[in-house]
Amino acid sequence: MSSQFTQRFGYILKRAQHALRTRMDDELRAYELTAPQYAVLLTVDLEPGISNAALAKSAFITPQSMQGIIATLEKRELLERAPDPNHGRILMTHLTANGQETLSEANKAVMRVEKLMMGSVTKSDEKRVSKTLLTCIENLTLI
Amino acid sequence: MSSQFTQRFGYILKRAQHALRTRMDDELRAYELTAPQYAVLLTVDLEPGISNAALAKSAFITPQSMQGIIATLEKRELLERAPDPNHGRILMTHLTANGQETLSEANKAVMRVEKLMMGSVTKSDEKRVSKTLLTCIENLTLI
DNA sequence: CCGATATCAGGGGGACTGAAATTG
DNA sequence: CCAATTTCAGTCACCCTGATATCG
Repeated sequence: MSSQFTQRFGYILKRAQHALRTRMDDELRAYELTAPQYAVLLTVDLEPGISNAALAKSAFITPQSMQGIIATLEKRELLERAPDPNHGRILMTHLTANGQETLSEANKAVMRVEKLMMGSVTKSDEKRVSKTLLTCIENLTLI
Repeated sequence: MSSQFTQRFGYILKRAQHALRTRMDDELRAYELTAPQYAVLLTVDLEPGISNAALAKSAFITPQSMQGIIATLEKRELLERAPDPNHGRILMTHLTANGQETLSEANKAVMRVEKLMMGSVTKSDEKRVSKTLLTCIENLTLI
């Protein structure tokens, strides 16, 4: 394979994300969760009562796409929704006890993956890379 | 949003890749190409005669998944396949003239995106980040 | 017989657009 | 009337597993 391709920054970025996603899927399979499903549970835990529309924004997808994910998690009784008392149309999302329990275990697994990934990377390096990646995000989302 | 979530390295990595993918999709839409389709055209261009199995390996997906992508590109006559004279079962993949032309234009667009992304990042920083990301990939794919 | 390759069949999670109903 | 939210319907690219056939 030509180096002019495999050494391109975008390609390396994609491979890193793919490797992380694959590992996370492997670990999360034990809890029958996909990475996007885990991210939703985590977000609901950090922002109890969040709406579907807000969840969609936090994940950078459409409300229709988020609804599919929520529907699955709702069927499995990992989260539940109830009308917002102040805004009739909005449905507030909360984790169930089962959802809390599942998220807690899944969190441990994901933390192990992140620790594995960053095991040989210094905190100083991690911060520098994070800063650069945030700059890249800004550059890409301008306008 | 709690910083303990949004500042996690995995989350930043995912956001960066998502921002890049979104921009690439925007640019590639003009040529009716998705990012995976572009990657295949690029790989075939760099390794003329490559097999479906090898293409799948290069993209870290199954041969069955790659076949779907190839089938689409073949229907659009961006690439074509012919039996390997030395190995009857293998089909060698080549770009058509149309495929060459499309890839050439798409390449310019993708290069513009990469330039936009890295515009304010020094070469030294880019190398350091690349090195760290490659370390992460190694850590994640051990065993 | 075995390994690599290609391919058919089926399925699924996750993303999109379009359109409609509800609410403030 | 309008904006935000939810939801239904349809579509699609992409990824998977399983099973089968072919070739060396």
